[in-house]
Amino acid sequence: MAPMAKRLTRSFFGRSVHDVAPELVGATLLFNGVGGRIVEVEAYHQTDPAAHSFRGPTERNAIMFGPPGYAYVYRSYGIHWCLNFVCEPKGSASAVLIRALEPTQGLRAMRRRRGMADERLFCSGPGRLCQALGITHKQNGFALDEPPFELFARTDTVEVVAGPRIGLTKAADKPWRYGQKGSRFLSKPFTASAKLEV
DNA sequence: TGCCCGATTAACT
DNA sequence: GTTAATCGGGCAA
Repeated sequence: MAPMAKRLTRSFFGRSVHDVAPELVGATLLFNGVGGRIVEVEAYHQTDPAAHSFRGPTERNAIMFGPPGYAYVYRSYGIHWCLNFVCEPKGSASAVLIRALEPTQGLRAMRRRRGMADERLFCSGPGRLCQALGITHKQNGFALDEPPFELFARTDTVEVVAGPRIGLTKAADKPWRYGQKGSRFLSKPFTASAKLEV
């Protein structure tokens, strides 16, 4: 993490999920001091058939219908945990799925939790990064601008690439997956994709 | 109530 | 390439 990085607050998240998602690439996410640089995210809007909020509120997705700047954590395939940042004004029920980090802080803790030595496999996937950081359903509804979470804006220029989201059957054609071009820590590589200049 | 599928991962063949 | 692990939601009956 670069020094003098600006902390991300509520107002950062209270905008269109399609604006917030690409801006999160290059930001730093820490949980209890463990984490790294966000290199891959996906955007989910309430009007998107692939979003958990598409069919309305349930017990699981209730946090998505609340105010922006909070963590929505859900169980995936009955096994893993996945971390999202709630965006847009309250009730819009839109969120950004955090899919991969480049580990920078707390490598020892991540190695222990993941049970493997290869740093590229610590946080390269939504389930993997939650395991590495120790995030579970207990963090559902936590504020992102308060401990144990810390979020810092990127301080450098990043080449962001966009492509189809991973593992979907609905709205699989929408290019709402964003990643840092050339990163070794992506959950999957991007093919020749549109490049956004940021 | 029962059945199928899913914003996944690791360990197989 | 395939498959098991395992649970909440959606929908049919």
